[in-house]
Amino acid sequence: MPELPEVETIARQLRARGVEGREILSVKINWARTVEPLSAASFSKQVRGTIIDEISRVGKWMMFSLCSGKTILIHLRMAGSFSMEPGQHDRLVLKLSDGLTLHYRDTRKFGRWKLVDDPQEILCKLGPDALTRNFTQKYFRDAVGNRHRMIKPFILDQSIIAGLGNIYADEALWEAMIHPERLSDSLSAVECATLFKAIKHVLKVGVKNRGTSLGEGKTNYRDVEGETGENRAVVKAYGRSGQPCIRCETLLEKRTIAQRGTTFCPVCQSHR
DNA sequence: GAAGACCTGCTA
DNA sequence: TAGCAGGTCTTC
Repeated sequence: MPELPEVETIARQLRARGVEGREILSVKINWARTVEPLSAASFSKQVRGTIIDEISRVGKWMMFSLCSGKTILIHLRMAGSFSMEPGQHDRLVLKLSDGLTLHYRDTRKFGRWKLVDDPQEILCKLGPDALTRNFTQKYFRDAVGNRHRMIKPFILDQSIIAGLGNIYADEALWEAMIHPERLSDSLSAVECATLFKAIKHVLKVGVKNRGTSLGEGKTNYRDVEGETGENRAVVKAYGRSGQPCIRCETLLEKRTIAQRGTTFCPVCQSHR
């Protein structure tokens, strides 16, 4: 579930809660695969007693930079979240100095915590983060033009752009009025520029709204404070199949594209 | 490209 | 009860 806006929201809230600067007093690992390939014992031993200097984000990865020089890279995958309160699906719990306890919750157990010497070991596989200046219109135009690949899976590919997931990819394509099955190298210069702006736009709005949650269930996104975020109210495509397109009133269609559910307007999202 | 694997919970 | 879910990795 968590895509760039959700991870950014969580990182900001962890900073606001004062997690930076605290020492990790103890680590409790309830699902050992969370920290693989390390063992729970090895992970705990290397992390205990260090201070979390800084919390940051690149794409969908969250980073805890430790004073030991190591970095914890956290990927929330489909259902990871953080809370200051204990919960049913806590897979890893950090007791921090001055009485703060950080609960990492993950119903589906897909999320991973990687302890590395250098974050580049992992981040080098990513394209530019979609909300940084490194993700430029020229970079996007060149990448799009050099590949002969459907545009939906193309913009979901983290090695090309880091941060988009299924919700914001559908939103960006709807916003740019581009059919998800279009081939990347068929996009005109204008379409390319429009899509570039749409990607930045939907992600910025998502951050401003503190993320998108589709419902109240325990597999749905929650921020650190247990809130759902307000972006659902402005979603135009994702999860709206069978409902009228806000632009042209055609009923939105859902189709599986590259193994991902994809909702789009069959009329105003241009085929060519 | 596609399909299966990793997991649990919700919805139809 | 089957099918689906915001993600990514491995193996055809």
